Amino acid sequence: MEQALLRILRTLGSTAHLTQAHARLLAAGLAASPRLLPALVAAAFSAHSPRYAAAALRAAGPAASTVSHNTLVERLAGARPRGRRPAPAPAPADALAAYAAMRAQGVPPNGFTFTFLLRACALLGLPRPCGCVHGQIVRCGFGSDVFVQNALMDVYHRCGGGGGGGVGAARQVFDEMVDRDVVSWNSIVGVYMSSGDATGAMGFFEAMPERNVVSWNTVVAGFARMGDMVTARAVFDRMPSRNAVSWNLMISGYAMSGDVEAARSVFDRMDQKDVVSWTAMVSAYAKIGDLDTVNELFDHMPVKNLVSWNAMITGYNHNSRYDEALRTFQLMMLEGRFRPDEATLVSVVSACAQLGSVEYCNWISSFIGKSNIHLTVALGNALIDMFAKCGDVGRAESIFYKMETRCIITWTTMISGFAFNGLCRDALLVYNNMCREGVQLDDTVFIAALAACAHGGLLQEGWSIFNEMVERYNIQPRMEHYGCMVDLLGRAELIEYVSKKITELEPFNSSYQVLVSNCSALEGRWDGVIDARTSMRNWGIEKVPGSSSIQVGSEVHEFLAKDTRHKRRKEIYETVDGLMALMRHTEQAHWDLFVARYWGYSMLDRATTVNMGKGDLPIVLQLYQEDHRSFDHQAAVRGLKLISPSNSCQRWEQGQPLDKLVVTTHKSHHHPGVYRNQRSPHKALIRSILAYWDTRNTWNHFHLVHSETVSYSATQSQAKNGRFFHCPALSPLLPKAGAGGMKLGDCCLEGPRIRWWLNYPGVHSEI
DNA sequence: ATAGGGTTAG
Repeated sequence: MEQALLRILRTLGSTAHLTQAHARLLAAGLAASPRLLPALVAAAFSAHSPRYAAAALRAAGPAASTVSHNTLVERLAGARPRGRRPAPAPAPADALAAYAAMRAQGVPPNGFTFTFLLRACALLGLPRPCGCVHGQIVRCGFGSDVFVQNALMDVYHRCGGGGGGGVGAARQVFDEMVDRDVVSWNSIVGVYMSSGDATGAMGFFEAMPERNVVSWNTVVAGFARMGDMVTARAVFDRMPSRNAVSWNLMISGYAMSGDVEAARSVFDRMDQKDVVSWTAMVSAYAKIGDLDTVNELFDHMPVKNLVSWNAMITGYNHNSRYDEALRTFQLMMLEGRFRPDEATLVSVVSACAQLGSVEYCNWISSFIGKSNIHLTVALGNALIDMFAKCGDVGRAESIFYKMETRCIITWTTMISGFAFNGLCRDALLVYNNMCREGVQLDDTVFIAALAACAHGGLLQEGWSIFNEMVERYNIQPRMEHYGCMVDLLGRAELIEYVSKKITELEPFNSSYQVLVSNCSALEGRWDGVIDARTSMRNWGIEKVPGSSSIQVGSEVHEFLAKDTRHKRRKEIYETVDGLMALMRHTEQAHWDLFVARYWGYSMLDRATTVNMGKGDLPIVLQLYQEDHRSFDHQAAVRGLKLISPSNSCQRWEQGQPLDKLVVTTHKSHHHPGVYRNQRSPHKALIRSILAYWDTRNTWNHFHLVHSETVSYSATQSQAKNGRFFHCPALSPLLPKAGAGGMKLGDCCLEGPRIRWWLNYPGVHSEI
C-alpha cells in the first residue's frame, strides 16, 4: 500500500490527482507516514500548491517528521528543480514562515533545516533574517554543525552583516567554529578574495591545513575578478592539479580583461573543453564584435545548453543586431530542447524593445504570460522599457505596478518611459512616489527625472529636483545632470515659442528658414547649448549609433549609420532618399498633433545640426494613399521592391492597399544621461505615433515616418559592427504560401513544444 | 530518496 501510494505521488499529473492520492493516504491511516508525507509535500509543491503542502503538514500535527517539514522549507527556499517540470518560484519569506509553523507544531529542526533556511536568507539578501536564523541555530544546538556553519559563513558574506560587506560576520563565524573542514577554509579565502583583500585571502590560503582544487580555483577566481591576470596566471601555473573549472576561470578572466587572444590560447591548449569553455569564448568574441568567430564557435560547439544560446542572443544584442538576436531565439525555440529562462527573456525583450516592432512586443509579452515565467525584477525592468519604447505606456505602467519588488532601475525605467512618451507630468508623479517610498536613490534616476522635466519644459520642477538632489540627497551633479539643465533652459523657452508658431508653419520649405532664423534669435542661448554639447563630445561621452529601420508587414529591416557592409547599400540609400524626396513633393501631407509635439522635441537638435551645416528638416509624415494625387506610385513601388521584394509589395503594385509600411530613419544624436545607452527619444516618439495608429487599426494607410536629426558620425567600430539586415526574424516561421487559414499580416511560429499564432493586431490564440 | 556547504560560462 505504502509503496503504491509512493509511486503515485511521484508521478502526479495534476492537483486533482493530488487530492485523490491524499484522500487514499488519509484513508489508509498513513497521514504522517515518514515516507509518504515528504513525497506528498513535494508533489503538492510541484503542482504549484505550496499552501496545500502546508495544510497537509498542519493536519498531520506533531507526528509529521522533521524530514517532511524540511521538504517544504527546502522547496520554498528555491531547491534545484527536479525533473522536467518547472518549479514554482522560490518564496524565501514563506520558507521562514514554514519554519515558524514547524516549531509551533513542536517538530524539532535538524541541520538540513538550517541549510535550507540559510538559502532562503541568501535570496532575501538582508542581514537581519540571517541573524535571526543564526540565533535559532545556536539555540537549537547546531552551532557546531560544520555544514550549517559553512552555509552561515556564505550567507553572511552575501547579505552583509558584521561590517565590511559581510566579511566581519563571516570571519566571526569562521573564528568561532569548533571544527573546520576544507570547505570552511575555502569559504573564508573566497570571502576575503571577493572583498578585494587578496593579502588577507592569501594569509588564510597559506594557513590551510589541506588544499584541494577548489581552494586553488578560489584564489585564481579572486585574482581574475580583480583583473589581475598576471597573478592569476602565476597561481594557475603553480597548481598541483587542475580541473575544467580552473581552465575556464583563466578563459573568462582573460576575456573579462579584454584579452581575447590570451583567452583563445588557453582555450586551444585545453584538452577537456566543456560547454562552459565554449560559451565563455562565444561571449568573449561577441564582446569584441567579432561575430564571424562567434558563429563559427557556436556551430562547432559539441554541446550547447541554455546558457550558450543566451550568450548568442545577448551577444547579438550587444552588437546592436537585434534582428539576429530574435532569430536566434526563434531557432532555439524551434529546436525545442531548452525552455527559455529569465535571462533569455530579458535579452529577447530588450531586443524587441530596440526593434520597436509592436508585433514582436505583443508576441513576446504574450509568450511570457503563457509560459509561466516568474516576473523578476530584471525581467520586469526590461518589459517596462520595451512597452515604453513601443509607445504603450499603459502596459509599461501595469507591469510596474504588478512587480512585487522594484529596484532603482525599475523606477528609473518607468520615469524615462513616461518621459519618452511625452507624459512628463506622469514621470514626475512616479518620481514623487519614489521619494515617498524612501528608496535609496542614485544619480542616474535624477538624470531620468531631470530629462523628463527637460522634455516637458517643466522649468520650475526641474530646478527644484536639481536642488533637492544636491542638498537633500547629497548627490554631486555630473555632466549629464548639467546637460539636462541646459536642455531644460533651452527647451522651456522653445516649446512655448514653437507651440505658438506651429500652426503657421508650412511644411518643409520656407519653415526651415523661418526656424533657423528664429532659433538663432534666442539671444545666444544656443551658443551655450552648443558649447555644452561640444564639450560633452570632447569629454568622450558616447553616443548611440544612428539607425534606421524599415518595416514591411511583419518584417523589420534595420541598418546602422555609416553602414558600409551591405553590397547594395548604395541602391538602398538611394531608394530611401527617393522615397523621402517623393514625400517632400507631396502636397497632401496630413499633420496632426503628434507632428506638432514632435517638432517641439526636435528643435534643439535641429539647431545644432544647422550649426554644423548638415542635415535636413525633421519630417513626420503620414500620407494617406487614397489622397495623394501627385504621388509617384510607380517609383515608390520600385523602391519598395528593392527594399523588400515581398508579397505585400506586389499587391500594392496591383492597386490594393498596403497592409503596413513603416519607414523610420533617424540619425541619433547625443542626449545626456538616460539616452546614453538607449535610443534617442525621437524613436520613442515615432513609436508612440505608430502605437497610436495601431490602436486605430488603420494600417491600410501608407505611413512614412522620417526624422533626421543631428548627424555626428558613428565611431569606426560601431560602423564596422553595423550591417544591413535582410533576414527578417520571423521569415523562417511564416506560413508557406497557400497554408490554410492564414491571412496576410499573420505570423506563425511552430515548434515541437509550442505552437503559437500571432494574429495581428495583438490577438493571440493558441491552437 | 531531504541528498545540505566552497570555484566557472549569459
